[in-house]
Amino acid sequence: MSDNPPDADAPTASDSPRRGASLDSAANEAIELMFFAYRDFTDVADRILEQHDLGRAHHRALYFVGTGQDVTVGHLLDTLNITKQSLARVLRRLIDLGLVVQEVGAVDRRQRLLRLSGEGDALLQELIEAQRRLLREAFTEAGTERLEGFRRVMLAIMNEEDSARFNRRKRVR
Amino acid sequence: MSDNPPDADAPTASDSPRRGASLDSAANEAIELMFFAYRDFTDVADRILEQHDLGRAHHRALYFVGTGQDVTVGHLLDTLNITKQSLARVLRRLIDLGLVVQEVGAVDRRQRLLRLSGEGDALLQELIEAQRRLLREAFTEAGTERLEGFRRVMLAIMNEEDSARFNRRKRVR
DNA sequence: GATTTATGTCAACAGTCCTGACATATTTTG
DNA sequence: CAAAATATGTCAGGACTGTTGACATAAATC
Repeated sequence: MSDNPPDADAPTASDSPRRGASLDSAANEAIELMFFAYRDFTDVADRILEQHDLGRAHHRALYFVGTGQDVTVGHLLDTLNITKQSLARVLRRLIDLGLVVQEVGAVDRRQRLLRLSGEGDALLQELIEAQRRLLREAFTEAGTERLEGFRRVMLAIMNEEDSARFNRRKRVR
Repeated sequence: MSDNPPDADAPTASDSPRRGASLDSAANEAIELMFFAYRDFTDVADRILEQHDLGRAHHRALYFVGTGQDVTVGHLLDTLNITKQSLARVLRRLIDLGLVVQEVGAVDRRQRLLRLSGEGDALLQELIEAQRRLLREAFTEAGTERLEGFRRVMLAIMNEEDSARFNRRKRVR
């Protein structure tokens, strides 16, 4: 591409060519960081799920049912971005296993309010603790003063819809 | 080092009395950051892949073939952590589409050295650029001084095998 | 020459996601 | 109140990605 002298002046302005180039190489590196870190992050949960013959889809449903309030089927569809059919299959299994229970909504009786049974919550806590431990150890290893950088970048990677949802969830809990 | 965030929301201090507790709540938050950020990160590539009727598995194979040197089938199996059969299906498709080409290894003629065709490289560059753009913008939005925190934490999340592989790849390129 | 290694392939099965259509109960609206 | 909209459930059928296990071939190695 159109380059500038290698020993050009200092990166003064916000968009000097040098700065862009280093951002690019950092982004290239980050593509792989995202891949490997996410894989290892999900692996610790997958190992537990295996023992219960459950998959990631069940994990996600369990998670959002367990960490939300008055979660309905519609809320889950919104959060997970999947189709009714995909969710139905997963939810059916969780209900049949007794991990999730349904109640008819008090205000709107068309709704099915979802919550975890004791057993469901126990499993969810086990899953959360496994991932929390990995992250806790990672924070310690990286130095906790670096946590804020991690948070901010991850938040910025999220699209607006998701960061809005994220902040909404955070407020609620 | 860096300016303070306008909205002072985060306990960046290194030592608070409830250090363990705050690490736990940071980890709880990070579980969701991982979920949403990764989803949106992969979405930008998925949109491009859709247009070519390819899936994520093709993306991963394309990526590691295109960014490695003298990549063999065995290397890919190692990197992707999937079975021969899963890879074979994906690779077959990419080869039939003319995106990946095979050559008999010069030193070991049992090996099949994989590389991208011009067309394959064009697609890969399109995919990489889409994710790079997202990350570049995220880094800028978060403040580039936070990049190092992000890097270190992500590296620490990775297991040893993957961080070793990661550093090996980095050295090679 | 026998064994190991790198690769390819066949068969069969599971999990997750999708689309589109249709049914039911309930709430909202004109 | 009747009609429309909403929340949920379900059926049929298809796609992709992952798995296991078995078997085949060519080339390298012991």
